[in-house]
Amino acid sequence: MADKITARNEDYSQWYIDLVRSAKLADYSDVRGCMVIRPNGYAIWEKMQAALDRMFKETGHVNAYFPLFIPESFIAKEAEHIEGFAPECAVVTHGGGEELAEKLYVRPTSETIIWSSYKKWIQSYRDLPILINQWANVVRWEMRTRLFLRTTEFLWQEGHTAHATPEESQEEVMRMINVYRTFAEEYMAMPVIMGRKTDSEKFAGAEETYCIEAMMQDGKALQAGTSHNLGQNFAKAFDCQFQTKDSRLDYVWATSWGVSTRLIGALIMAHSDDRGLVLPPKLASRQVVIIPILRGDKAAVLEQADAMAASLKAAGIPAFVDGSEQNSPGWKFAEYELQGIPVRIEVGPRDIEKGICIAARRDTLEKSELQLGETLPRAVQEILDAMQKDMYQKALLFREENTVEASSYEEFKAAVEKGFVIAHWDGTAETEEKIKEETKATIRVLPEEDGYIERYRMNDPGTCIYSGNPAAQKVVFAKAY
RNA sequence: CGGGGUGUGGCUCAGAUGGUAGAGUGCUGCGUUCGGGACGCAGAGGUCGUGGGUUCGAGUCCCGCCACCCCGACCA
Repeated sequence: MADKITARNEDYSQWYIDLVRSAKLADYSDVRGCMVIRPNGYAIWEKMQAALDRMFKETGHVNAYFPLFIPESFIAKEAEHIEGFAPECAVVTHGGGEELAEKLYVRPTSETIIWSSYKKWIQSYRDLPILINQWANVVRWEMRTRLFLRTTEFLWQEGHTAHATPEESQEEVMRMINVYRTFAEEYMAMPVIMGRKTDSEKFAGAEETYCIEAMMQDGKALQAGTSHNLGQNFAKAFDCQFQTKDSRLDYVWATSWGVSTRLIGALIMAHSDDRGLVLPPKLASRQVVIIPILRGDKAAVLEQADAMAASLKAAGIPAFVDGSEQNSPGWKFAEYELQGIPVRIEVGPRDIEKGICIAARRDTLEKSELQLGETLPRAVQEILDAMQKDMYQKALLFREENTVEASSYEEFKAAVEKGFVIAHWDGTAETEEKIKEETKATIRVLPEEDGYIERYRMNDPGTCIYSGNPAAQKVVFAKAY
């Protein structure tokens, strides 16, 4: 037996680490808090990038690239921003053997360096909007790290847009959080709750932060993407004004939005099981593995396997054959389940005689017989499509089963250990802080989705779960990663 | 930064009262296997984190240092 994965119900976080390492998604590096993203993990990121990049471009954005280094004075320009980020920055003090006149921060996020450029590019409303995205790495000197979920250096994309009116920027903020929501649901097969953050959970320097929150299999919440309405904060900090259509002078309205390699962690924790990774087909770079059972006329079996792979590939289904004789079929079954290949096809002399093959889907482990021949690609595609849908439904059902409405604080404290809790909140930061201190649960999101709001009657007034004061609405509490 | 722990083949670990390093797994070769992580045989692989001390002799005892992990405060 190779690397054994700890069972989820035994030790969830150990399960996660075991899975990441044995599926060869990532490895620890020799640099504290930094990970190596291995080919299996990077392939997932590439699929995510491809889908997101297309969605960004479809919504009118273009890609660009800004420097890794940010002068200290830039970071300091926006008061909340420096307060939020300075303590967790890596700072370069020397270059070329000389001490630098001004320290350079390794970007923790790029608002400041980007706005220093935008100020040069924007004079008139005719220069707006600017809709730029960049794919980059950033560094945040976190105290504690976890593979994919929180590492010192991580990969992400950050969109930074500039607009002439607050209406337009708010529209952009919502457009992008909805792009993330669509991506999470349709590609990651991961249900999310879209909504606003409370003031204390907002991005440093934002007027309003919108997010998508997902539930992991241990009932904890994971913030999977954010979209910020920055108001005129950064434009004011960088003195970025423009002439409006009616010849007034105004500061530019800004947004920023991003998702990171953390999404890979989310994907793992949302779907995978004790055997290993479970990947939604749309994010699998290899969707089908064909395992020939090599006995009898080996050459004939291999030939059949190769022909099947060719027909699947011709139909646009990425398939490959593992015909190596080093490992037994049983070993291969286990290995590709560990790696999360969505569909496994077994084909041996017995099957060829009957004109069939055996297909096993990764999420349910169900096996079915498929006819060999020209109908095969369609049959496989049906399995892949069903899997993509079923994984979403399963995750949604799980979230619903682990969401409770609490009407007393006692009930709240018990429920928040297991999942999401919907409860009335009086709207004060004090209450939020007290609850966090006492239970470690935070307000994850003030939902903005009609379906979710109706389902849990989020806007019904009531009394605060903690203070007993009048509460205008309910919010979603959970412990979070 | 506080509290706890660990450093021994690639990995996981064992080495009792000090006597000159071992297992499982992985790796290499050959053969038999192959429908749920097969087996036999033969092999390669270790300055025991690091610096000092005690001793005839240190993986083991003493002191310093370093690194990493876990729990808390920070966070996508």
